[in-house]
Amino acid sequence: MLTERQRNVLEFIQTEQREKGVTPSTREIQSHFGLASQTSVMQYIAVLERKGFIDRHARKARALITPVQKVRITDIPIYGQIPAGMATLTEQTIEGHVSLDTRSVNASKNARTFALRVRGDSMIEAHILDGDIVILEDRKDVRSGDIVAALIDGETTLKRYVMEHGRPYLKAENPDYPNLVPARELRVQGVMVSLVRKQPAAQRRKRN
Amino acid sequence: MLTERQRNVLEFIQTEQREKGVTPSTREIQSHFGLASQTSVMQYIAVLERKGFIDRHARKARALITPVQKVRITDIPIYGQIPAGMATLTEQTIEGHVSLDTRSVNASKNARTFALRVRGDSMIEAHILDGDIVILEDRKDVRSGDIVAALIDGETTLKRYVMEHGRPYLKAENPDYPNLVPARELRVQGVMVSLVRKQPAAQRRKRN
DNA sequence: GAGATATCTGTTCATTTGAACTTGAAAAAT
DNA sequence: ATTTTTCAAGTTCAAATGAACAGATATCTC
Repeated sequence: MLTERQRNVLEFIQTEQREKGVTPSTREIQSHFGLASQTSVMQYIAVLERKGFIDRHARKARALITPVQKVRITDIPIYGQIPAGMATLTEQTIEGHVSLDTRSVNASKNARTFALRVRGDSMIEAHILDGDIVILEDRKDVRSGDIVAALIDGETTLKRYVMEHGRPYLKAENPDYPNLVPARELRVQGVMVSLVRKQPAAQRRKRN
Repeated sequence: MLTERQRNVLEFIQTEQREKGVTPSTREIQSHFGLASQTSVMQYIAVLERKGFIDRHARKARALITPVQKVRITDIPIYGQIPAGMATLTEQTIEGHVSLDTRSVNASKNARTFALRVRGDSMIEAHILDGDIVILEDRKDVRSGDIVAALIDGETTLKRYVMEHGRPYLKAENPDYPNLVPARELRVQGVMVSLVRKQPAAQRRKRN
């Protein structure tokens, strides 16, 4: 698809981006390849764009967008606590971000994606631990068996959603925790699609 | 640390970056905030830099580096199977990639990072499931208690590395699996630093 | 009150940078 | 054999862009 030279140019752009955080200008690319004319670079860029390897913002400086960025990386906000109304998901409650490519997340395209940091071990038998980051999707069709973040009687919890005899309840995956049967309403805020865990380092022993 | 206005400017820079893939120019920032003078923006940038919230490449266009970018995204190769010698980690054995920001991965900077798709449930009590993607780091100092990918007697397995009485062995986190005591040598190929799980969708019921 | 900091305006400059022409030659495809 | 693509160079522009300098007001601290 690409010639070797074209691939080299593309790789240079990507590498610069990764290492310096900024896309190189055409003249920087030029001097890197020892070209005598900046026009040559313009031609490479035109080809790369035509073949779909880069996007660009015309007439803007250093505005090439390479596949490194294009690998559809969703930047998912982590909420420390989901407030009652999903409408009120403001910047204030954001604890941080996880960036993940869309392939790794099971995420659908149109649904809003967000993340929660898990507190407690009520879902330990579903192999979700304290401190894990659970990625959820705000979608409508919840199935029995899905793990969801739900608003039950004013509080948000992560539980398994189970439909039994036509009535839903929330099942904790830990025998020490009670199942929650909603008194009035059960509002599902998101369905779990992925999980990211930072593995804590093992404790250092005396001997090391 | 930052005034409200300063924070707003920083957030705008970050948001633009995220959404457009390119850092805004000073004049774009200016017009967004309805400022009459571009100099005002220069002053904000100077403050943000002095306070350490952004880095920059002087005299280059759109060359602000915000924390969002500093969140380097590593593109981690997933190996279906690790061949015997780590030197032979070729493109052929790559099953895919995960892209993750370095914060989410516990990764150190200089170590080589790679990923494995977990087969089997021998680590289920460490809450690692079949199909999970385990991210590992090729580093030297392995501690007792670390979960590692190791080459033992010609095969690669994911196990917990335990040092006992000065001798290491590999512990499966599942009573149905035996621990592995190396006959001759135990070569650790990587130490687990993170985990990414795609949560499978719940099975559809008759009722839906 | 003096000094520091934050906020904003106005003007001017020198570079940087993308872009648009042109020409030429070798390689690849048809 | 002809056309297309790739690769490269030379020149010139206009716009985009960061930067510098001067001035003004308000707030807060010492």
